[in-house]
Amino acid sequence: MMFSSPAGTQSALSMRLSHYLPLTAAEADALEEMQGERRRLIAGEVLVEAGGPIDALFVVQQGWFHSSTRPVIGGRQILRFHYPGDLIGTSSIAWSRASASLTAVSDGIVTEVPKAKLGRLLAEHGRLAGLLYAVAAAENVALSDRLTSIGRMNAIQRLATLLLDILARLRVTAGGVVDSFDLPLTQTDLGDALGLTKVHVNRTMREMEMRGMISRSGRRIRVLDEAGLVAFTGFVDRHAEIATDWLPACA
Amino acid sequence: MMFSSPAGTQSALSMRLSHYLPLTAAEADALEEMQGERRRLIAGEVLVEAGGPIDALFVVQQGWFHSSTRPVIGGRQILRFHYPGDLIGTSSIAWSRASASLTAVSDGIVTEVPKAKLGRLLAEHGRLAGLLYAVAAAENVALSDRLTSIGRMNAIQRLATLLLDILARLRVTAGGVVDSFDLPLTQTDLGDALGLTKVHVNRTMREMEMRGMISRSGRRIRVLDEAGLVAFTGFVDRHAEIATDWLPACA
DNA sequence: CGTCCATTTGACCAAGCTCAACCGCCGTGG
DNA sequence: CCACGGCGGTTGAGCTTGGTCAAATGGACG
Repeated sequence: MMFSSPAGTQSALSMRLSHYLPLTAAEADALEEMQGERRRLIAGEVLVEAGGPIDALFVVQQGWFHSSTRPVIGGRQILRFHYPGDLIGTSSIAWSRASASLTAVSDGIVTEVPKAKLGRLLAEHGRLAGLLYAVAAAENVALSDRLTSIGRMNAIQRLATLLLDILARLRVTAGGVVDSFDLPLTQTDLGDALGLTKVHVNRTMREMEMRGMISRSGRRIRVLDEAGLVAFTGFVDRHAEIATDWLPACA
Repeated sequence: MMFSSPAGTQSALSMRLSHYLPLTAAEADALEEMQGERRRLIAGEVLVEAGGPIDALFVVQQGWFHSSTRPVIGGRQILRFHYPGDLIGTSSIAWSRASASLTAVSDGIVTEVPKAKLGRLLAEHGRLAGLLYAVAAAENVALSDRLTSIGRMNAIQRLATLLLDILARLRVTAGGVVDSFDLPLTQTDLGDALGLTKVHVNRTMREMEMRGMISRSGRRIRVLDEAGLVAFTGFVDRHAEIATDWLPACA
């Protein structure tokens, strides 16, 4: 059996999953078949509005996205950043209204996955069900890490943790050793992700620069002393891989 | 269609899942078969240590548990509370080391679920795979809510949100209308869950009492103005139910 | 060239933390 | 049966981190 779609249009989801576990042709086909049209978004565009009705998920094909909520008091909390290959909007699985907004951070492309099609995929492809369950579990841990960061760390550690996390995630797709990247986020975004104000994010970045932890030029951030930052924050890279040994063999 | 196991020994997991969706006998059987011996824990006992090796999950049968991490700086972050019917230790699915500690808050009972058995269950019971995936998605949203609470709310709102959440969760199993409960948590625990110190938790509780939001006697907490607190915090009850309409029909 | 938005900086403020002491309850051992 | 010790809760005084408000700078783009 062969992939039904040419390599150029293969979805980022199957690429990501096959990074964890070689997929059979049938599995890859099913993943492709599940996804609808590509939809293009420009930076800042809102894909899903929190509280609004929703009956589909999305796969990020290109670009960065984030999910966020708006607490009653005002302000915003950014919950997670999403990268190519991520399955997003999963709250629509459990409810018919979105629990968070999905916004494009940079220009991006997504494909839509109707809930029912995901249900069928999970039912018909046992190994994929396990793999997707593992990915959901990993997402849980990512949120837990963020929670620990915001709940118990000071501003510098929070920012350092986030930068290390972005770095780790970029390495998954970049392959080689990366120690710098273009950050498509404003300082307001960073603050909303870290539970800080943009003013304090600014001061914190400058202090990190002052202390020789990072250097900046424009949007580009370079992490100068990664080992030091890891020790300083207790950062654990969760992106490198996930266990698949417990999955049953191919059906 | 009948359940194969007598009600007395039926696991809390199948009871919880069948609350969302009536299970077939085969599904209920598979859930029971997956679980090992019951294990009894006393309040404060640690079931799983963060960082330690782990190759199984657990189902809470009785009592409250929590998962927590220890940031480098010291202190502790309680990530979630777990109640009967919850599948816990799910980080073991994605990695072979625990990302958080699991501790019994009150005396409790758990059953063990080997990873491989969960893998088989997901592969062989498509509808359960979908349902468990939905539960994992719901857990994600619960963590997101907590993140928003800690990231963007003040002490009173954080505490109020937690109390409302406990109330909502207790109602799932209690059935009737509950407006008070015995809190098995110390103020230190509350602080670790909310990203506050125990001292400030104390002051915050007393202020809530002063303002007529709650009343306390010993461990018992009564929520006096639930509607007011809901409006004040923007609390959304995620426990009431989850959508199952998208699941395929019985195999 | 002007407008908009992100960044930067300063002065001041306050929510929550730290440190420290004290109280009250309960279980335990003499 | 009572003294002791420990833990959880309560309270006070002073401090720190990060927030608020406000204004200036600077780059990108029409």
